[in-house]
Amino acid sequence: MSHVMKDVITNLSIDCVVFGFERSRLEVLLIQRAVSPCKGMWALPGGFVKHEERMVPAADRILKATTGVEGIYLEEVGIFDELDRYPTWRVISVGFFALVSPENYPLAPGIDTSAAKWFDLSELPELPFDHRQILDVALGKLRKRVRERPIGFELLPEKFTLPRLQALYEAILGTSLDKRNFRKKIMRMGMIEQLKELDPDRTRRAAVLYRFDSEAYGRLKEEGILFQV
Amino acid sequence: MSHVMKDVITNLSIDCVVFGFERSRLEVLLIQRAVSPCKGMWALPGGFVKHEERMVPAADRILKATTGVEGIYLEEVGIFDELDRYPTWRVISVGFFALVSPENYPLAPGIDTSAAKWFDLSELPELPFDHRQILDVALGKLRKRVRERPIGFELLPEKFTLPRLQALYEAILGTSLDKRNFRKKIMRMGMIEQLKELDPDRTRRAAVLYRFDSEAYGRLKEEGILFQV
DNA sequence: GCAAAAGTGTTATTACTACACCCATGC
DNA sequence: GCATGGGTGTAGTAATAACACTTTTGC
Repeated sequence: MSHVMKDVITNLSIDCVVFGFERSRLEVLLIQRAVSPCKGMWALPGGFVKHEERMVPAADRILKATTGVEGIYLEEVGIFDELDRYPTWRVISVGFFALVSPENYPLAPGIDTSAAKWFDLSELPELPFDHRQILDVALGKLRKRVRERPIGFELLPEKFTLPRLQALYEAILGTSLDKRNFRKKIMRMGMIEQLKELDPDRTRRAAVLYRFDSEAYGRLKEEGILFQV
Repeated sequence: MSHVMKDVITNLSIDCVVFGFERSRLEVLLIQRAVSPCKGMWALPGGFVKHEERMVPAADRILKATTGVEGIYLEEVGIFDELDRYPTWRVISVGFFALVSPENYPLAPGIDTSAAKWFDLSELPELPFDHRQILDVALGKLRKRVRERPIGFELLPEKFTLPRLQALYEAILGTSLDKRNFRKKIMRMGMIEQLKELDPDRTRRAAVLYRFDSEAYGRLKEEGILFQV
């Protein structure tokens, strides 16, 4: 056990699947392990839970310590409890997942990690332990979640364009969507409002910027409104 | 710590919310605690996880040991991790929930329990620890689940009548549903088949028996088909 | 002026909601 | 024969899916 093993519940760990959206592709944040077991491999950022600590703050602390990413909204994915998932002793892990805009979170590899990097979902390295399984379950949850709530907004900057929002949905769902129908549904929800500004990052014709109405958003989130894309 | 504390991960427990459906009402299985803390109170059946044991088998073992109920389908509810949820030392609990037909599961109170009993959801006693919260989250999951999958079938005997299935949905959702619309939706799913038999437990006019097509059921479950009631 | 991305409406189909009466049987 | 619960159909409304052209602007 390393120096960080004091104060922790040695049988309980956390692994985080942090999704990012960049260049119309979905990415995942991985760290390169600087300690055994599986030293040198790229893996999900993770660590052990302290005795006097709740799970979400633990995930936040671990994520900050290993990658520099801090203060993001984390949601439980599930429990990963195979008997031999961790080679050294019995560790049950709780998966968490998050959605961020990578540009907002500069990476700073820290404790027990030699590097932190965004990987394209389609170009993942081999992962240690059951991390591949955790990632797959998290992706499944993300796809499900994005269909039942407009959670995708958490991945975008405050002001965004509809083509970008659509690209996000397409990246998450792995399908292409009809532009007109997508707009109709998004607008019918009455949750995003059009601004009188144009996208400054225009390439050809400038797209109109939108922002989402956090009041209506919170209300819908509470009610768990069905949101079919 | 009692005699059962050897071999277990002392910081990790399981609590089970077992729902039953009887006399058109939803019930929950509780046990009366025979040991401290909270000796004498009615609580969710629960216990600690062993070092060499996975979560679902642990839940199954604990449920059998405390209530006699065995071999039921258990699903994860979530993690309950408040710092002081357990008064004696730090215990993080994983909630599980299940759906059964009480008639199929005779109760047999066991280890550390002085009684096991079904309680009507509307007549629950005060529960210790955060068990009320676990129960509420489990009920929320059940209500959500029943809307997106026809999981309700697991609560009924092999052959059932449509009025009974509808009563189950009404009990879970706490609303009343239109008979004709309910039938239309259920039948459109193509998941249950009509039998050429009538309900032998008829009171007045006998209802037609149905059975569900487990092949189609499994297929829909995989695809996670939306199923709005 | 043309390539590239943004934007916009209509129609056919399908699902949803609301609603009222007859049927079979036990008593 | 009547009370009890089982069973059936329709019409208006709302959501969905499919589909093609015009607009703006950088080059």
